[in-house]
Amino acid sequence: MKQLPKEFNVLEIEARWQKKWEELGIYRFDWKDKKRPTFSINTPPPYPSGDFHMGNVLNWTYFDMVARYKRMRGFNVHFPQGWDCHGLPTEVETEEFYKIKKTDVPPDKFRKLCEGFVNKYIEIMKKAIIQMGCSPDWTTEYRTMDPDYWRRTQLSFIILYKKGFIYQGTHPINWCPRCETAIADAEVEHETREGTLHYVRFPLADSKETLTIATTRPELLPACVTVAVNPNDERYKKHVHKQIYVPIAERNVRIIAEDMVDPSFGTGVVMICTYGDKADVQSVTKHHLPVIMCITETGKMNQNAEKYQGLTVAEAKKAVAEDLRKQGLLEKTERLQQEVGVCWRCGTPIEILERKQWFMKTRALTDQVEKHALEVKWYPDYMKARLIDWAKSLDWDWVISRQRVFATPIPIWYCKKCGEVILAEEDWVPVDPKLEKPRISNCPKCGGAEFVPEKDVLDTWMDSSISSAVHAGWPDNQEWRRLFPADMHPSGTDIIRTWAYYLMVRNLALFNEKPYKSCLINGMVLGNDGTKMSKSKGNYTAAPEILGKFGADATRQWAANGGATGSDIPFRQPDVEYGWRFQRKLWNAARFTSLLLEDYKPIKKPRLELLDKWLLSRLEKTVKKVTDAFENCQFNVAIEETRNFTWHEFCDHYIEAAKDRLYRPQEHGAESRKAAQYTLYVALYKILQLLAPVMPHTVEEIYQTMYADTIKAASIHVTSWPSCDESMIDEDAEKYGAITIALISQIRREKSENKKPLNTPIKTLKIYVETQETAKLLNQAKKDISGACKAEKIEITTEKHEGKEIQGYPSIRYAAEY
RNA sequence: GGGCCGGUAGUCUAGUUGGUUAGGACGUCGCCCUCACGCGGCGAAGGUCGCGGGUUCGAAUCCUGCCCGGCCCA
Repeated sequence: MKQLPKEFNVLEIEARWQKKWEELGIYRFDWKDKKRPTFSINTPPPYPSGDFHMGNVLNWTYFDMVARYKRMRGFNVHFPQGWDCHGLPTEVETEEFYKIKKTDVPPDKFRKLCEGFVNKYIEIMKKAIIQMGCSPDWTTEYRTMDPDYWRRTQLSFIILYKKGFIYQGTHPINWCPRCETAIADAEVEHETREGTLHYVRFPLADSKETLTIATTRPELLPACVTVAVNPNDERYKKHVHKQIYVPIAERNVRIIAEDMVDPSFGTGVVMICTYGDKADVQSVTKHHLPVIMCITETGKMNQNAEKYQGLTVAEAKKAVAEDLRKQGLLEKTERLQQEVGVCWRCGTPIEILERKQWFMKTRALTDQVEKHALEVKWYPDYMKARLIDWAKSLDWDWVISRQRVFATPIPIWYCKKCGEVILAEEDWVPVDPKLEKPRISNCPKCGGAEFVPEKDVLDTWMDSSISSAVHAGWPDNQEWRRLFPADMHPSGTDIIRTWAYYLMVRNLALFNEKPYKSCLINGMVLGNDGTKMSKSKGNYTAAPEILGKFGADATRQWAANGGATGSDIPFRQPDVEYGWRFQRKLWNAARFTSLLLEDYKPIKKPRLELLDKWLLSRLEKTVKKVTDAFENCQFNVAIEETRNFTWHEFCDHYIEAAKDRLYRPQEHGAESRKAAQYTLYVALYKILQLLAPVMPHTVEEIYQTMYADTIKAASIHVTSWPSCDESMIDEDAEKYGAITIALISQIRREKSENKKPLNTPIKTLKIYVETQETAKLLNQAKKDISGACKAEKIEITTEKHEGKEIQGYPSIRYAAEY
């Protein structure tokens, strides 16, 4: 056996194996192999932001461990790799960098500028993924901005359209006036901001009385369609159904009773405008109220606001308040902390506008989503509630059109003459209607020969929500069903409501099938202040910094052991350092083994001694526990079991006790040494295998030096996962091995308490036991005890029961003569 | 306000189908240059398991109320 060097250069080792693994191609999926079962991972295509953060590290470590574990379990693992390129952040960055607006240049030119940023960022992030030691099949790499990908997105749109899941409609939608685009519910964030609550007097139509309403949005008075009170509010019951005069708008509206009105907010009288918030939308639907839009797509007042037309919302707010004050209708104002819906990308408060948009009929599938979500295996189980609760809480269908540029074009034209919708045929895609004409000469409805393109594009989630089908090869690869549904869908808790949901609803609509069989959830990474790590909060640690300092294997140990799967994981550098020290310990233990096994040739099992049997029995139990843990995605359990077994049972106890047998065969016999060598050889190999999914580089380096010559596999990562060898489980050996370890510890403790160096020789060590059987079994460990305790002579006797007690074993006593 | 999760030594965390002295790591303190490792070893101190009530022979674990924190959402 080759000897392991003393030097252990983690970063050099990691880089070397990353390169070698790619050359060997050991992570390729094999389409020709029909024997091994397949295991497909729906790898999240990262958004190329240029930042690979600790959250990515956590997420990627999780499913890379699964991929590595499954390969060793004999699966033909499909671990694809793509990039989710389209999106608002890149557009915003492009606009800011080139100091232009998206409309200043032709759409295809703007697209090219965006692609430049994306390609630059992909390179950075790709490096980080490789540096982490992840094992995707790089031959599968794709970018959603490539025509070959958006061809598939467009095809899925066409199929859904034909199946009746897509419709165009005028509905209230969330609108960002800065980005000038519709955004989905999932893209609206909520922040607490300070606003002003205006108390405005509305005169009652049939009397001299006034009612005072409280509103934060007086600029919406022109869009006020009713005034509402709570039906149980005794103060206002008598006014319900009466007419009331709306100032500024200068018209009467009817007062309605509405349960949603909170009598304790303001005066208990509120105005309903189209639209101030989502509650207004609900009231309008429920009470069949008219809709008056008074805000434009750029956040200015329109002609319905009459004299305020052209003002921004903020300007109109001031102007209206001032006019009310002049008319004596503004009773008072007060400051108020309120929740505001803002654009996820730019933080601008959103408006609710009515505009023609494309929708996908998602709510019709909610029952199906729930049914299939319950069939999915969730790690951890309770996370399925997040998907189901979200699906059930949705008020609106999914708005899939966006008024942006850098995204998949909607494959639609309109007949210029009659407005008929012309849907692209399935064999026309990929197609950009802005650049190409439909491949028909006349409108099928009116015969018109001119067409106008749909300029809107698709929501980015329309790209990524077909990922598991695209990964499997849909629609081109005839065998795509082999890999679909994906066996595992990895997801952060934050994107269950988006990615996991959209995948589910979209694939049920497309294929009548769920997109994934299991869902592996990772929590958020928390900074040292206990809140989610983010650059703006100053609790941020960059992943490349940690990877470059401690290496991937240490960082991966942090991710694996940070906490229970699905829970939020605090990032603490000491945890990474602990991982690094463990690697050191393992390296040194392996080095010790390689030095002592220099002359060792693999042999069949020799006659084992008590501690050999003890260690191998403990090893098999560890194999069983770790296997169960990986099967259940309990990575923290898997790594902790293995680390503890390695560090304490293997290193501290077994190696320490077996040293004497290994160093002095002349004293203890050649066979005794062989037994210890055999035990070291077998145990270390299985330890390396158990650690392979978590710390792939370190174990590979040790394997290649010490085991590759005899095991003959190209990499430890293609060896078979150890199965639990029940024949090695030996309860007696475990019991008496534990007693031996306790006795050795007891003597060390005694020496420590008496300030004696640990290597102080003991002239005679007497061990008093109660039965002959115990004496016989403990006798097997005599060599180990004498070596570890430096006892020159050991007597094990049942004759008298005296001496000092061994902690935890009152029936066994000992006396040491120095 | 809603959904979900959590509150265990100075810090982080395991353990919850109820059952011997609540496991581990970091940190702290003391000791040991034992021929793989001082990036190590041996040992020690440190816990009313958020608070109140209940079920039980027995509760960190089950029920209930409250307080606090987190993530996601309204």
